This record gives sequence, structure tokens and C-alpha cells, in this order.
Amino acid sequence: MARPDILHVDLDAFYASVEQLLNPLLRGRPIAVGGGVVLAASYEARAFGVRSGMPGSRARLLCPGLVFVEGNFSEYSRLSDEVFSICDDFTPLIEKISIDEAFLDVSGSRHLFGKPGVMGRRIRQRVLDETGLPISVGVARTKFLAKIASQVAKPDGMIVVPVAHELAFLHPLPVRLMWGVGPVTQDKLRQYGVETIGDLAGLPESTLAGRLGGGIARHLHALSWNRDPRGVSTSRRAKSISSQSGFGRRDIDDEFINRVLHDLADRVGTRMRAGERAGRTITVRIRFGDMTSITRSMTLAAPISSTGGLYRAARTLVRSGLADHPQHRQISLFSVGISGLSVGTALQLELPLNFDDTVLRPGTEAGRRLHDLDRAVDALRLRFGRQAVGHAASALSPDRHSVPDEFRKLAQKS
DNA sequence: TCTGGGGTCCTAGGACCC
DNA sequence: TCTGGGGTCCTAGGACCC
Repeated sequence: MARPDILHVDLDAFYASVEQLLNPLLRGRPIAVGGGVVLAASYEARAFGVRSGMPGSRARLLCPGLVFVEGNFSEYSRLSDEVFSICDDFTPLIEKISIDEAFLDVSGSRHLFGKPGVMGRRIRQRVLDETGLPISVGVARTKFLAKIASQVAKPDGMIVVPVAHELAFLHPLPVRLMWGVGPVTQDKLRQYGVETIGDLAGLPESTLAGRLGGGIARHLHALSWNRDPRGVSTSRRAKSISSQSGFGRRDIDDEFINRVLHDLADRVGTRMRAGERAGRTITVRIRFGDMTSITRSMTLAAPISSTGGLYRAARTLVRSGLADHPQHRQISLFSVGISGLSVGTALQLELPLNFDDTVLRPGTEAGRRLHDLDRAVDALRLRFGRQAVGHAASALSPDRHSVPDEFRKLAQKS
């Protein structure tokens, strides 16, 4: 019989807790990291309804005493590293989900440290002693249940779910706590009278399939009985790389569009080359002035990783997307992404890019120069910083709509 | 001062091949 | 001349997560 050997560790209101740690005057007060948009809110601010992703203006209305602080982004990564290094003392089987959250498989560590609950307590104590941060822990037999347990334990708590009590713990909880149930799915479930995870478990899977789709119904039904086959996976490669930029409402303007797209292509290209990746499918998203959005994508015959290739593809896609929607006069966001990623460096010379006015072929002068230029820019930036060279400095003037580069980095996955 | 940024996964229809 | 079904790839959209 499997035992509850999976820990889900989750730092509480991470960015906000770090700020309260660094500045004692902020402790016990409602604070938000960010300005134009709330990147993180302390529990005191959440009590007023402040949530991350919310416009700063709305947050201020909800919580008049809200204190806005700029982020100390380098502290966030340093403290996150410290926390995971403490976890690493208990097991090498760690699956990082984000900067503030991870799954641990401690099945091989019992002979060293005792029961998982004991390890959970020690991790919490050490994180508090060594970093000053509160962290919540869920312990269970599956990843799904461990994550639910840590959510229920928050803030600053721990819950161990013994195998014999799994369903008794799980079934009374609201269905919204499940991974994959957001506002839309919650609404649909409510129409079936489903409020709790137990309600969901009691419904035949076929009944759910009609409204939710077969795949989602099967998935949710399995989870409601705590059937979660996923193990802790230590090596996960990103499957796509993307960058986006919101800029408020603007009239459509070719020069501005080209500048933004070049900047986004540059961000994505730099990361691809740094990670020795290349990709075949380029996707752009256009968000219009009314906040509706569309996507356009194309798949090339061979992978690319050059900024120039990405830019040309993105520009072609954006032009066609805008042409399909002439009724929209304004735009508010672009994103450029690439997927269908392959690993390796031998593919650096550009394939025929026949989707635009420029055709780059392997071994041609144009293709080689593009590649050499990317590499030279990458090398200079490594030494002198991103702003040192290229178009980056001018492209996205910092305004209330954009977010610091350091924050973008923290959100990236490996 | 209306609405950030980086991701994952699923669905559905059409093209194309066997 | 008419026509089958399965598999795979591609595109577009959407829900969701941190």
C-alpha cells in the first residue's frame, strides 16, 4: 500500500512576505507589490479582496490603506533558492512548480528523517529559522491531494492526510480547490448541483462529459476519487517560450507595432539561444482595444532561433491577423511565442524563410550575417547587460502598463 | 489610471495520407 | 463512379495556473 510520501511546499504570499521581512514597518499591514498592476498582495490586503493581476487603481479602491512597494526581485530569487536548498537536504526528488512552490517525493528519506509529517515540520521550522518566511506544507499519497492539503493548511500551516482518511478529507471541500477548476468550470458544475468534490465524485462521469468535454470530465472525475497517477518529476523542459507586452490602448501604427514585435522577438530569441533551443511554430497574440484577442500561428519546415527570423514571422502573422479584423481600430497587447522546440545548436543557420519578402537560406550571406549578429549581441549583453546593445532600450518605454524585466525573469520556467 | 507576464493543456475542424 | 475510416499534423480558441 502506497504511503503519503509526497509533500507540497508553498511559500505564503511570497513576494509580499519578503517585503514584510525586509521592512518591519510593513508587517501586519496590507501591502501590494507592484504599481500599475498588483503582482502580489499580503494576506492583510487579500482580506480586502485585493488579488494579484488586479489593476492598482482597483486595489486602492478596495483597500484605501493599501501600501504599494516596489519589488526586490533579486531578494525573491535568493530566498527562493535558499528555501529549495533546505528542501534538498531532505530529498533530491524535487519538482519545482514556480518560484514559491514545489513537490517533494520523500519516500526514500524515511530511514534518515522519519515520517513525512516529521520532515514537513522540520522543513517549516528550518525555513522560518533560516529565512524568516512562513511556508505551508501538505502531505499526502498523491500530488493532487498534497497540493489541496497545503492550500487548506494556509496560511503558515501543515496538514497530513493519512491514506485511510483521504476521501473523508477531500470530499467535503469546495470543488474550486481542484487544479483545473476555475470560474468557468465551477459555473458549469454548479448547474449540475455540484459544489463539493464529493458531489463531483458522486456524479457519473458520462453526465459530466456532455458539458465539460470527455477529457476534462475523465480527469476531474479521477481526481475526485484521488486517482492521480502523476509522480514527482525532477526534469521538465519548457515546451514553449514566449514574451508579451501590454501597452494600454493605442491606435494601430506600423512603426510602433514593428518596434514592439522586434523587442518581443529579441526577448524570445535571446532566451532560445541561451538555452540552446530552436522551434518551428511561431504564435502571436493580438489583443484589441476592447480586450478581445485573437491568435495567429505558423509552422515552419525547420526550426529557427534567430531574432530576425522570429521577427519576420511575427510581423507576417500580425499583419494577417489585423487584416482579418479591420473593424478594430485599437490594440492593447502583443505576444510572440515559439513552440515545437528542439534541443541542440546545429540548427543555427536559417532554413528557407519563405513567408515574407526576405528569403534566408542556409549558407547564404544574409542568413550567416543574421546568425553572427545574434551571437555577437548575446555575448555583449552577457557582459554589459540587456540595455547595452540592440533596440531594447528604445522599444518599450517603461510606463504604467509594463512590468520590470526582473519580474519577467522570475515568471519564466526552465 | 481598467485589465501584467510566462506558461500548460484541451478541443475541434480541416488537410492530408494510407 | 462512389466512398470508408483511422492517424497525424496544423491552426485557432479557450480555460486555467502561478
